[in-house]
Amino acid sequence: MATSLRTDACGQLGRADVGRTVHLGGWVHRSRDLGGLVFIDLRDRTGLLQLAFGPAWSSAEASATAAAVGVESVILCEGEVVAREAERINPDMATGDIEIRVTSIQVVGPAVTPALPVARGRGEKMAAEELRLRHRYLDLRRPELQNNLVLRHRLLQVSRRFLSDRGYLELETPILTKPTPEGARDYLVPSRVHPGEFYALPQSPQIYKQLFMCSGFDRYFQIARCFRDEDLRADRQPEFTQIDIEASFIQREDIFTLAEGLIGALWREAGHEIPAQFERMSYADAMETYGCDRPDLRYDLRLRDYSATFAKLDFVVTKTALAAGARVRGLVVPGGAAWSRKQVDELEALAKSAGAGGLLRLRRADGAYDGPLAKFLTDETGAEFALQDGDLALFVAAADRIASPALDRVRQECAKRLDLIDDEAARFLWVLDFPMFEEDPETGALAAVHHPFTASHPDDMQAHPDHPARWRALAYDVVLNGTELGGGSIRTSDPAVQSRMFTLLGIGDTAEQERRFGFLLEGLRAGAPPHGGIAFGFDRIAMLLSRAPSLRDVIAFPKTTAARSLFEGAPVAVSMHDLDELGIQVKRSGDSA
RNA sequence: GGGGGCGUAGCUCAGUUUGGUUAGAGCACUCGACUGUCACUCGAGAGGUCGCGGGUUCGAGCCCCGUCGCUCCCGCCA
Repeated sequence: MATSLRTDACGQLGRADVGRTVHLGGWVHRSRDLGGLVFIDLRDRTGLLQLAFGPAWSSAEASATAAAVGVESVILCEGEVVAREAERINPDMATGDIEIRVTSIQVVGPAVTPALPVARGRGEKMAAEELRLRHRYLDLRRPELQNNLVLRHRLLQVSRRFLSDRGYLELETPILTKPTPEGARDYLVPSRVHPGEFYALPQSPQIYKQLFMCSGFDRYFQIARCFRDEDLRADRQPEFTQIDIEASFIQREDIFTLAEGLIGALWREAGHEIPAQFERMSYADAMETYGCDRPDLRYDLRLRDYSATFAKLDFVVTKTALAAGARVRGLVVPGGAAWSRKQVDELEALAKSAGAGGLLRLRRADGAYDGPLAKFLTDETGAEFALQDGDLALFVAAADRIASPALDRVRQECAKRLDLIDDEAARFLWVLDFPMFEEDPETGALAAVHHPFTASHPDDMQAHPDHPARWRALAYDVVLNGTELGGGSIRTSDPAVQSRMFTLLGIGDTAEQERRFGFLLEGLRAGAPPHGGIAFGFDRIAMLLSRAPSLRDVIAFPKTTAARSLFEGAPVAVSMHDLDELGIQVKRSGDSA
């Protein structure tokens, strides 16, 4: 870290340096003026270091400058590294056993009073996020965010080295691309040369990486910036980074091995050893047992089908539902019988917000059943629920597409309440065999669950050639503790099959297919190897590994939930002149479409 | 597009329940004192469009309507 202006970085000095004369530069983190003595905690990205000013070694001018300098100002100084006497050691500071006896100091970057504090007292809350984003240059000085971005850097380097070492080429793809008709909304960029025509920013480099395979670059990766114009969340930004990977002459297992190795390397870089191979579960099992395609395996609370038992009960609600072809599924919550009526009502509200009509409850306490079902139970049917004393059973009688998400939410909330989640556990999971298509319950129209370039399971296509809704996709997701880290698939490399996929998705017109996806179909027709790949949400991985509560804490300049950048103020209105040149007319707000 | 939370000094917050004199505290800031502090301590001071607009009222930080911003969630995110 030595330069012509400094010999050392603050956090890298230690007892071994005692006696050395050093030149330092950094920010005034805090200062303490005791009259005759002045102390400054000097900060740079490597850490904090105490500067000491006293009449025995500093000039009166230096002490006066130190006493007057404001926090967050940048100073240069010269002094001697001194060991602190035993009773003056600060055990809470990494460099707390030394200090610098400063002989000269220069304020090179005086700072106005900071708009928000960088140095916080113990227990002092952070400034509001709005202010942190508006004054991001200050917020980024906080050691927490500095550490997050340093870890992010290390994870990027590990990714590049891991993939490069295995023959993967880092290849770039365009940022100005073609709008895609499906999927998320595109960010559009007007063309000046062709008024009325638009580029789109890429949602992912999907088609380009497949064309790389057609061109013979059989192992590709990219740390790719992607853009989606959808509403934000704590774990969703409009502009984000993927580790994008594609390879040729491979099958699913090859991708699994590579991905497990890469994730292992990333977790190791952050100090965690993880299993060499991840657990596996089919999509169907995940939905049946957890009601969710990215189950959190750190706790049990599995869902079960209780339809057979309910069929024996003369209970109107469930009888009607069963007669209509629905199922009754539910879960048993050990200890849940102790919850109050209100607490269980809150669970029901969760289930309802997910679309369920209600949440049926059965309690067993002091050897007796309690709840609307209780009077319908016989010894035999009661036993089938297998409730222990203190258990609460919760059921939803509905079609799977309603019951699964509702029970998923109830299950998650129960785990939180019962404190069943081990924060230190890491349950990595491959979810396999996603369905190829999703059927609109009203229109029957098919939509791709993964994306239209995913290959279908060949057995399914053969067994049910006329029922594409029953085809499984050769798609896979990596899930950690209920969070999706990434996903991918084996792609369709046969242009005729790809064309049929478009037809199934409602793009039947050949001319239309060529217009939208011609460049991919041409690539496939020119000789395509079997290929597939995967993409990881890099920001989310960085967030998990730095234990940050929000994606915004691992992105240097993030957007707000309204997709605004508070620091530079984007987006902004542009001048009429610029719009004219682009051939664009803006509707005033309130104009109807 | 929908629902919840928040918005008072540079920062973090109290005050809003039940409208009533001059809107408070801690930190930061300014000035002063202090030779071993490390969240230094002590004394003094300055600092306010109570997000913004409108309404009700003799009187609004507080009640009502609207609006803006941040945030969490649902929808959305092939």
